[in-house]
Amino acid sequence: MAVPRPVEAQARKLRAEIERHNRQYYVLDAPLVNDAEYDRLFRELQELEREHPELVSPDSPTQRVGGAPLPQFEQFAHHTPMLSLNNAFSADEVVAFDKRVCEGLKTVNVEYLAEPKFDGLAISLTYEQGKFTQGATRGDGYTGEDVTPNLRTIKSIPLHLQGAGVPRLIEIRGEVLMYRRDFERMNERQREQGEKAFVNPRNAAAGSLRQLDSRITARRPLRFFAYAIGLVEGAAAPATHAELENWMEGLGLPVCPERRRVSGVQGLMQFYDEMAARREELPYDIDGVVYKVNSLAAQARLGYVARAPRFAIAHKFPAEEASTEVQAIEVQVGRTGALTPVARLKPVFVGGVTVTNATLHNLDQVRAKDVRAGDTVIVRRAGDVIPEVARVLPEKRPRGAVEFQMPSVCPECGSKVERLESEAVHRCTGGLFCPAQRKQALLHFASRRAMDIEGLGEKLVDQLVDGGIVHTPAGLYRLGLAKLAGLERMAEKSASNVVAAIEKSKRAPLARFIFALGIYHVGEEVAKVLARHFGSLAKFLDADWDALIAEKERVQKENTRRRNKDETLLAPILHGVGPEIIQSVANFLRQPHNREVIEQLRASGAVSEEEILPPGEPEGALSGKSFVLTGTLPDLSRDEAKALIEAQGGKVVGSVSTKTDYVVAGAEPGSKLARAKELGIPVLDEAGLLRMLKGS
DNA sequence: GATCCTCGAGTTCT
DNA sequence: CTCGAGGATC
Repeated sequence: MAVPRPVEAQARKLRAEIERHNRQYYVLDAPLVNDAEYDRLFRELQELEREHPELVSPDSPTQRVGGAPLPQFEQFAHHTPMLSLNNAFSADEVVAFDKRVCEGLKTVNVEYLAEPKFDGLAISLTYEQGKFTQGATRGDGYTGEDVTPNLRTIKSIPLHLQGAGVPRLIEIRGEVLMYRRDFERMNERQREQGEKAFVNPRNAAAGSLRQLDSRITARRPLRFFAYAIGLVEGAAAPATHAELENWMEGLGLPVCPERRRVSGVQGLMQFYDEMAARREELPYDIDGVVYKVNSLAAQARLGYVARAPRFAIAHKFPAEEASTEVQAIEVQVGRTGALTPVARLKPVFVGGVTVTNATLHNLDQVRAKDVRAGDTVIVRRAGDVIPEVARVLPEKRPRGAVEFQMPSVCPECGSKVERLESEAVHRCTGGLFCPAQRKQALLHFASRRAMDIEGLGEKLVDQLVDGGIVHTPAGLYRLGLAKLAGLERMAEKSASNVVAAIEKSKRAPLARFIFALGIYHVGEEVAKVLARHFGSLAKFLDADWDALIAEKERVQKENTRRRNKDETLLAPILHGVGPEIIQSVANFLRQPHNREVIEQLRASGAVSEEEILPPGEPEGALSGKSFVLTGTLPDLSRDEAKALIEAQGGKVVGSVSTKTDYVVAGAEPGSKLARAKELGIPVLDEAGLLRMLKGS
């Protein structure tokens, strides 16, 4: 580098100063200088960097304005999963939580750290040698999206950690959100410029963070609060969560000032009540409060259940409610012909969105709540997502409001409607004659988890079915550009995309194909079991279903006998698939029409004809491997561990022999562990087992 | 026969 | 997410 030293030093000094002011302003809410002075410093740095472009580094404050758009986000695998919290909706559930914690720790009056639960987006920030290097969204908890350029534009996220004791590597977890007042100002601006306004701060924050063009993100008033760490190296972690948050604050990260240490259920409830009362005066939206066991050692001891920590819980505020009018009760027809009554509502803003529809599930539900067209009802968003009619306000019922009746013929096709004795739902008997069912069947066939045909959405399916262009899934494979031409929103480009997507979906694995057929009772899981059992489409089609039911019963009886005697069990046939489901599949395959469609699909190469495995052998990375479990595993029950192993074709047996491949040992293992060591059989702990299951 | 668990189906809005 | 049905288990 031929840069003269003084210039470099000058740039460094300016950056440090600007960052300090950023922190004073955005993190501590206590600016030291006025805006004009800040702007002056900023421009000076910009000037300097323009003259010496080689000085520009991604961690310069000037780079917070964003950079060139990305083609797409990269995937980001979290080092440790970003789990979600269990929810409590009532005081009872909080009491139960505290009780579990006390029992787990064998103590009373546990100390917790309580803080508001932000209604924003969870993200993770990685700092190496104190420098912000990478940030990602939570995603599904295991894999998120790398949104580093966007996060760089958020001024309350420090580009450098400060102070003594900056760790070599640290992963900070927290929430990106928008203050209400910033949100309103931004929306006003958007509207003035004729752009679309966001519906609530949360959506605005989410939309802003997922911009591929970080220059747009830079113009959105996003904020950040840190509340946990995922990983730290090269520094001693504190002993409590409260100290951890203080530490993060010391490193220059914004941490919520409303956090507080409290003790016992009483302390928790007091904090909850206080936050509920102060909710409106906080600058940001919260949807509840979070309680975490304060001692980190105790947190570690409590561990995790399935997908959530046992040491923390989110205590949610009651779902927001609003009253509105039921304009009508209409009936929708689903894929299986199920008739679902839906309340069409006068649009009402509740829980951050405008709600216009709410499902009423079935006739029993309508009767139980006694909802009628014209009624005024209380609406809320159950679990903060799906709107539901909570109750009717009877005093507001208009005179002459009539009870809802399920139609006796299908509103879509006029076929007779039936309700089976054993079921709560009414069904249209029209089958694929009913256009609604045909449309749903096609949408299901094309859906992501089935054949995954991109671009085949509702609009297109409506046109294809209404126009008589496609009648069955097989028809999709005969679609050419010619047939698509002339449809709405189907110019050449879209049309060729659809044709390409259909081509791409061909040779689908058997399980997906069976699922795609949309056989009643056959979802993703059952489809997998069937595919694994038969191994090929030909065998699936030729199956002797009566014999299968008989064989299944025989194995079950035999296993009942053996269980009583504590003998090794036979491998169950079609685990999770009982007589009802088998009957349903057999019925489906008996219909000549269905056979015909399947043959046509076969002919167009929709499904892979490859044999999955040699007959009788279960599929999976662990197939042929045998496992023995001993002792108590920290998180998995015996059955869970067994299921996980079997899911990948492994076998769990009772005793260790030379034929055993692995022994999985937990706490207080029995003699089996000793025997395993004797025979030199590899021993895994739970983590090792999970790694093996995941890695394969 | 009772009970627990898992899976399937339907649903909302952006 | 929630409800209901089917399956496994005791």
